[in-house]
Amino acid sequence: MRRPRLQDVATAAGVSTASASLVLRGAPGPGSATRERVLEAAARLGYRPDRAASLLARRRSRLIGVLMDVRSTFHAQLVEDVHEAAEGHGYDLVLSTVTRTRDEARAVETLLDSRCEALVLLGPEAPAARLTALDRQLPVVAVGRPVPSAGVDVVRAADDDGVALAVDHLVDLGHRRIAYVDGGAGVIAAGRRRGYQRAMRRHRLGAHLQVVRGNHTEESGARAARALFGSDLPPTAVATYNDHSAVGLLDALLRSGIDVPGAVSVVGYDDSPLARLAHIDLTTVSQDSPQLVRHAVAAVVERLDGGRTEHREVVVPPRLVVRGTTGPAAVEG
Amino acid sequence: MRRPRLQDVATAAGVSTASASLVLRGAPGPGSATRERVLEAAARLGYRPDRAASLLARRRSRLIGVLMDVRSTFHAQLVEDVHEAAEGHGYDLVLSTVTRTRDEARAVETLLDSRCEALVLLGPEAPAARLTALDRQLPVVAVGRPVPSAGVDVVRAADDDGVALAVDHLVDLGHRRIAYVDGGAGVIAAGRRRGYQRAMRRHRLGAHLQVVRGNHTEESGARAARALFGSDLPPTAVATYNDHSAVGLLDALLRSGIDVPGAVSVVGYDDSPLARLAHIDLTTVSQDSPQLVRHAVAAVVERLDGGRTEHREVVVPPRLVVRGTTGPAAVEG
DNA sequence: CGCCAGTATTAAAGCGCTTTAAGAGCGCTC
DNA sequence: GAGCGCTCTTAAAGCGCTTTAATACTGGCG
Repeated sequence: MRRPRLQDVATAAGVSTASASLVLRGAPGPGSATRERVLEAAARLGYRPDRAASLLARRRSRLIGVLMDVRSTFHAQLVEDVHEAAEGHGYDLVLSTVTRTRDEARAVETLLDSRCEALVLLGPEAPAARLTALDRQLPVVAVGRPVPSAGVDVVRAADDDGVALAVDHLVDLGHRRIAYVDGGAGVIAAGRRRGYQRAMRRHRLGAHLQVVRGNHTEESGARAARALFGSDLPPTAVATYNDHSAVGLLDALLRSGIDVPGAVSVVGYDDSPLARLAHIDLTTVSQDSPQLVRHAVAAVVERLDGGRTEHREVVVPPRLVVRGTTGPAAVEG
Repeated sequence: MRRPRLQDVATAAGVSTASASLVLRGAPGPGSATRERVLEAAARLGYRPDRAASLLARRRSRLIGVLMDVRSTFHAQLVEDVHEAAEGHGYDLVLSTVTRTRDEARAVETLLDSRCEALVLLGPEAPAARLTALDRQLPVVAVGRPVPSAGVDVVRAADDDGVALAVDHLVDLGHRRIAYVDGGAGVIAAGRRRGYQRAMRRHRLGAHLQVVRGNHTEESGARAARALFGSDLPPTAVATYNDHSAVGLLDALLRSGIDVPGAVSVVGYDDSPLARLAHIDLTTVSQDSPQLVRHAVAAVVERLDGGRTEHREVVVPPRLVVRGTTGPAAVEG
């Protein structure tokens, strides 16, 4: 009544375990008669190979470890796509998540102990040195976060270009006084801020540059709204560091009776599920998760199967998702 | 330069692999001198045990498989807590997620192949019969979903009581015309609807019973708003099937200039991150995920370590989270 | 009919760890 | 100093699978 083993299948089919193993993995060798008998026996017994055993016996595990934060909706999206991409290359995944009580180092250790051949780290927070050290053990690719001067592969979105897209879109719509709600310290926020500044100058709108302090929260968006729209000459459009900030801003505007997008246009960043909520319907910048993941998995596979050794950094262009919070600039009086 | 094995540690420490194994797992036996030497050698070599190998050799895997949907924020919360609870009992987790291209059956198979001793299924959608069949292979506990007439353990929130809490709260605030936006077909929606109806009757408000069709989306909440507040005698409070629906409703009210909670109070269900957004600040019913998880893990552990065989169903009382969308009923003219 | 090149099958040696039963060493007592 | 009960250590047998090298068959050819 215990779980059937390969031995049981082999016996039932009247062959050796070697043949049974070959058949069950679709390896060439066994003739069609053997094949059929084994398959039939396996099906009849309800045989399922034991992963631990085959992992141990196999020379290669064909396992990719994925570090994620289970709380992040963006990571959720990425994981979905990683599954698909990895399977396409014949790899399987081991998921390990960071939680309140389980830090990144712990989560990575679990992956290391699981015979992973490579690691895909979603938004890792470990210092670059630690990542570099890891990379000496096995191929590592960091997704979504720039890792300055490290050997690890990096796949990330061009954050500066993303905000530039937002600005371009607003300029196209006739806006000129375009403000930006900042995201605080951090490499990502810096990139986005820079993108805003450059884009404004490129459009010769340097005079209208206006960066409002902020962080990643809604609250920060709401504060920015008060700061921006309490002034004499408020902007006609606002780009924000992320969707949360944008949502806070939107709400504050709504409460003040300022029409969006009639009076003011708003653009977020991330294309989070929040932005897609019907009643928010936020124009935002998408990181193109499928593309990000395709590159990440490709990077891993090339190292493992293609023998690549040189470092690689892929920067994926972001995509503007136009929804309902942006519209033509009101004609000035 | 390859990864060190137990053998290497043992050799370096001048003992057998048996002793090394014992020491590294903190098992009793080895003397303190041996202990020290092994530990030192392991540290020096940077030894990490191979999970696949120890899993294979160990009689028990002490692994609990968790089925989840990586897209669900509720599941994310649960997984966090499961990690904690499982560790407390000396179990480790294997995560497997449902995605667009990876259905529940596939995800469960992965778990089965990973030597899990028991399964914790978060919101499983498989038919009861399938779950019962699974349960014959290993202990299974379904979380958050009632599984009628099956052998599997169930841990879920008392959905009817949850809505009743919402109604009680509204009645306390002086509301009498309390409507309910339904969640459509499904056992969960049925439970919540029943909770509403019973609570209203208990308060002798049967005459004000008003259930509006709906489903789990915001859109449905917005539609409900139009239906409810287009009538002559609109309710002064609305309870909804879930937070999404409530948010849709809130938005529609806001756009119509109906003040919340001044003119109308709204209660959601789930205490999703959505409800916690500062500008939504929705009064809602929480499923108390830590509690849910504690019971789920306890159920599993009792089966595995405690030898329990009889079926169990735990119903966890929900908790009302009062936020900003509920207030005293306006005094009627 | 003997020999060869296939092809189909299998015995056996691991993969890296755990665990058990047996062994080694040691300080006692009588 | 034999005998005993200790504690500490280890040899060896797996765990369930993969894989390699060797063996057993084919039939075809000279």
